[in-house]
Amino acid sequence: MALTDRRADILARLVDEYIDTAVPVSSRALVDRHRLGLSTATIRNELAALEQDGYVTHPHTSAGRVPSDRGYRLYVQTLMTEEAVPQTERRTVEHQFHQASGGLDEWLSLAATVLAGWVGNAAIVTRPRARITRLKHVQLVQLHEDTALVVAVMDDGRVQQRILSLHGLLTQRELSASAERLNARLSGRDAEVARAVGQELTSANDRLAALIVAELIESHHATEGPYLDGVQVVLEQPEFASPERMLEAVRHLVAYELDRVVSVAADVEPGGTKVMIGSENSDPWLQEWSIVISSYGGRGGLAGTVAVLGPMRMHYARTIPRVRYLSALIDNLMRELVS
Amino acid sequence: MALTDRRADILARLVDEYIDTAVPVSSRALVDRHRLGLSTATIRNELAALEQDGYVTHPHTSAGRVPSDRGYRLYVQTLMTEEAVPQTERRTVEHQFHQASGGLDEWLSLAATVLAGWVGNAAIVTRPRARITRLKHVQLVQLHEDTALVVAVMDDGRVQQRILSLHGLLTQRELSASAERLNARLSGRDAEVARAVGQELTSANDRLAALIVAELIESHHATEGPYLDGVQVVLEQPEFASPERMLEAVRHLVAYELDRVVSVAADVEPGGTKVMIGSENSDPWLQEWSIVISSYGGRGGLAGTVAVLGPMRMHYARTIPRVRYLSALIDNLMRELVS
DNA sequence: ATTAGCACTCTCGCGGTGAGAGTGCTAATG
DNA sequence: CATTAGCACTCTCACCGCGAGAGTGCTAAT
Repeated sequence: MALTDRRADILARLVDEYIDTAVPVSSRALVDRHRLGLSTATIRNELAALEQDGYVTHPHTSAGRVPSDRGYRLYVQTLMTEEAVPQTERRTVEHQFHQASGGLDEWLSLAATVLAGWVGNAAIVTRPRARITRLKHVQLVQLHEDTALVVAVMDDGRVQQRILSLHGLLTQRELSASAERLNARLSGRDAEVARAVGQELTSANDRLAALIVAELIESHHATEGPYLDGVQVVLEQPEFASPERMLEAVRHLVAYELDRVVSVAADVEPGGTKVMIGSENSDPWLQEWSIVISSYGGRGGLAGTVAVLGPMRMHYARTIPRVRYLSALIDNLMRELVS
Repeated sequence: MALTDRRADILARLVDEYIDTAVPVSSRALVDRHRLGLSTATIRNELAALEQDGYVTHPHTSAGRVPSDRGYRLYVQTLMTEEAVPQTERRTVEHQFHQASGGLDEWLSLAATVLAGWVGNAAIVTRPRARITRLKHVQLVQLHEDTALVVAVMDDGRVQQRILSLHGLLTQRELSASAERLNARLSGRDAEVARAVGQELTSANDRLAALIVAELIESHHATEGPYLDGVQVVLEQPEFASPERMLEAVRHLVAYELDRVVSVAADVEPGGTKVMIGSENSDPWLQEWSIVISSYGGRGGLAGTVAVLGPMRMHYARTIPRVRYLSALIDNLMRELVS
């Protein structure tokens, strides 16, 4: 059956309505709340057709219609009209970002919080992850007589540290000299090179420190999970009304699987957004979730993602532009940060 | 009515049983599963007496008994026998801690995870918070032509960083020299001194950097919330079976109120534990929760806490020694770290 | 002091039931 | 020929009543 304009229009209204109310949409609701110049009977015919084409479903005989994955997909692709992020909200957020002086980490955390608050779903923001990280600078700081802290600054402006047990007693002056030597040879290098260089160093302390630096560069990716906010608000959605559903959702959200979730952003070009709806997700537990995801950075090999995770019944028209906006905002801020 | 030995014994069994099964304990269950040489009728009399004294309650007429706050209190204080942490588990954990080379932050996160897994409740571990933090070392790392990263190492071995916009273009060599000067004047100083010193510096960049260092020292306390783990496991407890309860619990656990929660550890001496049961908590939302809390560090002014948060029906005999153990473990590790 | 026995109370799960919502179909309508 | 009024039919859901079961409290016997 062909998808006539009228039918598409009805589908659009239906999805809007369902997103809004979370209640299966009846023909009555459609004529009452959206001024279609048609009777419920006509709508019912059209709905039946939409159902045949797989855009909507029926929980049971005497219930209204609910969009299917396919229905949402069409809606997102062509039916909805995106809601621009209001100027006032942009201003507020940009102000907040400029207040936040803590650097990248604070921005990302803030982005997750803002996003979750805006869209009423869970927001995930990952740190930028370079395909290959390089060392920018290393410093050795004395802690104890025989221990020092290796502080490594990476080329993405983030910092890693680890404790080093020294061979013999050294002063801070000696440590600084050692750091100087290391910087000369390791600055701008990646983990592999750092390891190789480290192995040929003769001074025991220099060698140890270099190897630790190599490890720090390597483990840089893995450090700490992404920023997550909005768990408490997404759980208020009616789809999690039963304890089992809610518990399952919490489990997946707090377990550290989120990195996998956002990995679908691999092929999203910066400035673009990707939407994964229900069965379009490969993870089994995501079959009834949708993800709106965007990436920032990327050109220089530093890519991070901004995503919203929620039930399929999600306010896409509001969510998509906001994800895109925040992603672009971080992108700009980051550009100032990376040399 | 006097609390005879027998009555205390029965109370102890009852609490054990209830903690185990989460079901109101009947006189029948008590004689069947704990070899008391008494009939159910006798037990019933004793239970009635315990109820009169306020140690147990009755959900309704024909239900078994449930310990009251007061009952739990007596149980914790005098009735239970603590379960030592098995040697094997200690070994495993200590091994894990030695593997974890990422320093303090990684230890704390690990401690929360281990603890939550051990006791089946939420675990909270806060970072050590000095009454007064001092700078150990500062380093300036060039990012851009006109921006640098200020990296400050504090005396507790943690690192803070912030971006600095430079006045004029500087080389890394010049930045290092600047850092050298700053170290000479700021190392070992607290925020107030750093600010005062900063203000009298003549070089614009040095002054800016010093002021940022001062702010970093100050804001050091506030950075990031405590480590939390076990949310998903505590929610499996039957007390959270209803969606409302569960949602409320999630809200409080993910909201950043946990710092307030652990503030009750203020007067716990290191090596000791404190238990707060139900109404003993001042926060209204904690009226049906218990907290087992311990602190580490503290002598040198660096104090952090290790805590377990769960429903009142908590396995105290197992939880208390484990909280104490992990707290002591961190205490030891930290002592190696702080000069 | 302990215990057997028994009446009494309260919960909980179950099946039945009726109102309400919504559909699908048919026949009438413009 | 598309639209619509009308109506029978279906399914859910909240409510009610009820009986089984669990557990107590009390009394009288040991």
